[in-house]
Amino acid sequence: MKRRGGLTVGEVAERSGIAVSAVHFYERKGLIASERNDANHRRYSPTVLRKIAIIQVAQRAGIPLREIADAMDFLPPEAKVTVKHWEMLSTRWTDELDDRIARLKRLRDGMAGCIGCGCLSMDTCKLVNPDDKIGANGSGPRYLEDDAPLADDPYRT
Amino acid sequence: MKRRGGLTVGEVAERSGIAVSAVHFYERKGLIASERNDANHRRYSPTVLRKIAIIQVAQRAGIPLREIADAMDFLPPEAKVTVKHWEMLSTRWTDELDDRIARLKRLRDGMAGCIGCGCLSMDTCKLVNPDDKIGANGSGPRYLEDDAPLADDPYRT
DNA sequence: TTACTTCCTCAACTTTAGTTGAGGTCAAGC
DNA sequence: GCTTGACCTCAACTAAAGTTGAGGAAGTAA
Repeated sequence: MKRRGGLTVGEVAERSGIAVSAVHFYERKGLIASERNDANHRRYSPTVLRKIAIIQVAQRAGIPLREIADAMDFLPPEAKVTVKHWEMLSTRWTDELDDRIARLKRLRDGMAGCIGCGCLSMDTCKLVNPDDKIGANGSGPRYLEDDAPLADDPYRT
Repeated sequence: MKRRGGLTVGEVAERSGIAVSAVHFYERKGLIASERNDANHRRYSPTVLRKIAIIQVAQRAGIPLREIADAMDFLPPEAKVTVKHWEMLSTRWTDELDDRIARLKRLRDGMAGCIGCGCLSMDTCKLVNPDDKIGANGSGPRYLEDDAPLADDPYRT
């Protein structure tokens, strides 16, 4: 019952470098699909290898499986994944990636800039409370009564 | 029973912007410490705010709590966290951060470079199989029988 | 005195990304 | 005819980082 009708899970696992259980898992999550043979064994189209490669790249970019699934929903279930498809996915994800990189860079620079300072003020420290945080949500305490830098007053963080 | 003897959990939570349950959680995990008053209520030294700020920054850098705890183990439990301490932690974490940034950048460049290619070969694609992967582990299948780029052969991923 | 609020503990639940194990089927090799 | 290996399903477990809820104590306000 080996060949005829596509790749077995074992083959897919070995070729793609992931565990059989992970292949099952991706299928449950709708990221990949298979047919069944007479023995109820999964048979995968070779396309699945390309899809798993895409999943792995996206995961390394920090995209959660749920989003990867959404993004990949328009990929053909059986037919070859084309360069066109990959182009759409990868441009989408490079943007995401650029964001993550930019955020980490700001954090790194903030850390470097704060090394000598060490104020870590909840209110005034750029590092602790980056631009995207203050004023970003509408309600709740804002600790704005006094925004003079108080690097050495422990009571103001 | 309000003042006298340090900050209450509620105050710590509000000042630091995290939930009371998270303060409890950090304490269970050994990241912060408290004393108890007569009513068995937690009382925190103001230092705890600085520590929570550090925890949050480290988390944004992608450091898991377990490692943050390890790194912070040498911080004084009560006394003020000094600029010196912060210097040690932040230089340690900026290195980590630099690594993460570098990894993401390689991935981003790989993606950009692979947009027109779309080979995604498990064997030959720099994107799917970055330098740090091939030859990195000693045993198991390596798929090296034929390493010519086969961008259009679906059977080779 | 009653109600409200904050606090306490401990257990259970949540999400993400899987892994592990039990119990069972099926074809091949000796 | 039995064992081995690959496969099947389903349930339970893991780790991280918390959140939610039950059941109870203690201090404050009307």
